[in-house]
Amino acid sequence: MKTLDKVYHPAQVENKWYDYWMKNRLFHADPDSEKPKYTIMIPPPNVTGMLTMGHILNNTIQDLLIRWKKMEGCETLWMPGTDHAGIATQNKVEAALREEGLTRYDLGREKLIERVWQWKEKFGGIILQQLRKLGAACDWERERFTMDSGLSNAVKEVFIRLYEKGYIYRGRRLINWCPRCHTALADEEAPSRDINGKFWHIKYPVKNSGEVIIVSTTRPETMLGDTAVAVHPEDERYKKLIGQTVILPLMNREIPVIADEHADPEKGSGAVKITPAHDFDDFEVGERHHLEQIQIMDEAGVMNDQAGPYKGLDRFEARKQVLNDLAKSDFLAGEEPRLTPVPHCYRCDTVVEPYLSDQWFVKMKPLAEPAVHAVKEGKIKFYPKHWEDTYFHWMENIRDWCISRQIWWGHRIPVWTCDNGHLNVSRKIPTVCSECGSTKLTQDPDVLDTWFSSWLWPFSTLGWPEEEPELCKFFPTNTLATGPDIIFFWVARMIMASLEFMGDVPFTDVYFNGMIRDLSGRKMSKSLGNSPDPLWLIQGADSEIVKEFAKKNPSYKKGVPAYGADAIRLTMVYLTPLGGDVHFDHTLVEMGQKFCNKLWNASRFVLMNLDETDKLPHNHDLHFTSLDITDRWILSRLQKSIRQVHQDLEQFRFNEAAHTIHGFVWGEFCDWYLELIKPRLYVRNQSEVRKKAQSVVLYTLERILRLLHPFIPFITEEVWQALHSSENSEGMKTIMTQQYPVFESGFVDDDAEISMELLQQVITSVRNIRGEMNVPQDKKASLFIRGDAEAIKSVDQYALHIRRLANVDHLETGAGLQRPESAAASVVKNLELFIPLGGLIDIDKEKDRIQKEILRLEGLLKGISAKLKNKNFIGRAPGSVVEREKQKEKDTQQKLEKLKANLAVLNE
RNA sequence: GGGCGAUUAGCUCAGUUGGUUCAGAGCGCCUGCCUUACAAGCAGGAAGUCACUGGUUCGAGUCCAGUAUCGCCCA
Repeated sequence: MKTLDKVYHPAQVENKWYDYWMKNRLFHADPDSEKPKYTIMIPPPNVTGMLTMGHILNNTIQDLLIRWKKMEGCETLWMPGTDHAGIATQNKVEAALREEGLTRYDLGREKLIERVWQWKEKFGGIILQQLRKLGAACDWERERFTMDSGLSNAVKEVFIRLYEKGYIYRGRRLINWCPRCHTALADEEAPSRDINGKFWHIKYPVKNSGEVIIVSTTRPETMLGDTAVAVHPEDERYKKLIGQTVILPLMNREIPVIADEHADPEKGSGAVKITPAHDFDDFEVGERHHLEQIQIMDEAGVMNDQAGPYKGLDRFEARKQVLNDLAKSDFLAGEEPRLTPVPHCYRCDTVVEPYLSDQWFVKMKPLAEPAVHAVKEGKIKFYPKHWEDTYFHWMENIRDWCISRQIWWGHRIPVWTCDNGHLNVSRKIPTVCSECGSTKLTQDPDVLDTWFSSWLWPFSTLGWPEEEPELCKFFPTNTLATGPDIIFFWVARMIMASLEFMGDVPFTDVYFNGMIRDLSGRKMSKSLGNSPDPLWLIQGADSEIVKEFAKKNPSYKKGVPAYGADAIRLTMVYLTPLGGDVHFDHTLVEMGQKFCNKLWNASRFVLMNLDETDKLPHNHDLHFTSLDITDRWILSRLQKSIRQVHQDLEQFRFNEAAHTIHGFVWGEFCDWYLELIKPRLYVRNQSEVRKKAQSVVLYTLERILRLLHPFIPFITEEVWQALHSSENSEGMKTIMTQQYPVFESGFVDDDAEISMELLQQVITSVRNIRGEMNVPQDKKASLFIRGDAEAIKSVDQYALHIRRLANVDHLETGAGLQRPESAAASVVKNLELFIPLGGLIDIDKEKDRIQKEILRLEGLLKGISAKLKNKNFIGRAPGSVVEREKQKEKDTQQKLEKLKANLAVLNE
């Protein structure tokens, strides 16, 4: 038998087994398999991405599910890959170009794209390499990238089908524009952040009258593009002004006063300036009243010809200047501070402008409807369920999706325009215009939103639109594990796309994991610099490496020990309830580390006590005619743990499953069972006694390893292999493909559990007295136990265990036992325990100890009695509950009597 | 302004269908132990008015309403 080191060193184990699994292609999914399939699609990280703690949680959960389902006998596919992250990736490459003093325009489109591919080959997908360190059982042979030819083909196909269905259209509309990235953004890509801004009030003089109308704005520079002032049609204050003209200050342009319900009489003065080309609400007002759309800035946010004297000024500079000039000419009526939501680019954090331009849109309403139904009908379930509300709310108020981006890296829009302005939407590059026959065709310069490829991920990765065997076998997928922050970006859109193109849901369960925060509750993010590199935690990092990070995160000052991948996985899972957030610090990982070490040493102990001739598999029949009661107990507890873990996993309650196993392994298997069997293992001459203990302990440990494998794959493989090292089996061995433990009701043994509970309580009670009364560890105690014949019989069978585990040398039991003198006492069930302490006893201390217990029980009894005296309780509570209370009352009374009697003895 | 979530021990978090000692775990803390699997350990202990106020109920950490604080999303 193989022996193990005294301390578990993850570094010596993890890479070895990962290579082994890879070499044997254990992660590879076979579409021809007869087994039922289980599929997970990884949420494709950005190709620019680096591993964060959020990824650790998310991917641990996916790996756990995949490994569990594989052991349950499924043909599992975990599809990995990355998305091309159009804007982010192009930004990265452009930044590199800037270092060389170049812009993308110097290179031109084709050369830039070449550079991006070069960058991708060199730096892209680091995150997938990092995931291997976590143990991820991804099918790497199938790794996908959204710019692969297959996936690009799917994107093109989808665009054309939607266009032909009339769901994709081109329009000149206001969109969110990033003046730094020079591209349109979808609504979701321009999240708002509250900014401490100001609300300026501006006087607009009414033509041919001494009056002024006051309008208010948070963006005064947009006034340059005003084409009306709106008031509410029912607003008495302004009724007479409707139809009149005001003079736009600074520009001296005449603009009408119009009546529109968009003007809210309660807000500000009740009159509102209308800038159709620079505000979403105003755009709609403009459409209703056929107002001119005056664009005052260009795509870089710089004022253009239409801005008159402000031409050439950046938008924020223009704001200052406009305010200055308004003040100078006495048009400014005041200002007040105001918290204003301002949209920012999700890629570069620049303030986003509403910008009028030609863009491509997807009509979302017809796609959303079936997607809402699929969730309402339960074809897709969300965990936790409350995310369904967020989903419905968004879907029911869905707006058209702007899918064109004015960048170069991405899927080119498959539309060509001829010199007569005819649109040609085509799968192949067209040579002549289908309408006029012109040969002068130019392709639309824009590319598609990256999410326009990601929403196809569940089937494009499997070969769609081709009918690949992979697609037939593994679609629809089973579980999606992701963060709630991309519920709109990705989850909702995948549901829509799958229903539209596959006629089926993309997955049946969606698990939303929580957010990882730092100790002060802030979300871990790159910009805050509060997320450690997970590889530090896996492989260790000295104080020099983490120096920068530790400046803001002091708990990292001394560096980070190599906790190992298993420790992190277990800790993350253990800490995170269904959908809950975690306040994370690296020291929490000690929990997982300690557990791994405990498991390691328990395994080491078992291995040390097996014989050279022991071979696995033993068949583990446990064919002994009579098992020891401690054996029956641990087997019963094991079965109940197995049953519980199954229930927990099926409900996505991974933390509960981790708690269950942790409690069983540490609190029952190690703390009690291993201690209880030591005497049997050490008896060399009674081979049958020893054999029995060896078999049961091996049986239990082997199942513990299998139960734990999806949580901590590396250490369980290492130990499992050690247990099987003397086995001469043909071919490859691995725990990965062993069956996940199945609940076997035949081993459930409530009698043994009740009996063992008594033993545990007796031992704990003696230890308690020893501790409280300061009996030194090395001093053995005498123990006298009094109780009725049956209870004594039960205790007697455990005499050996009581002596050993309670450190007792002299044990006497009996129904009519005399209470020894100068003894500490306690009551366990209906047993009285006495420990004579002779000169050691501190009478006052012992009195205190008993008195405290009496007080506690009296409080309990009072509560029970009050309940039982309550007629309503007797009348309305279920009989079983009432019975239980009565029994409890009786037991408590008896216990109290015994304790009081003992106290009386001490008082004599 | 609208919606969703959270508030339990010094810290990080459990607590599923209202009912058994249900007030828990790990870390930290206190006491005693280097007992031949493990000091990354063992044994024992202290520690919480379950945010607040009402309500429903025989019974509320758990269900309902309101309040406070914090967080997220939307406008």
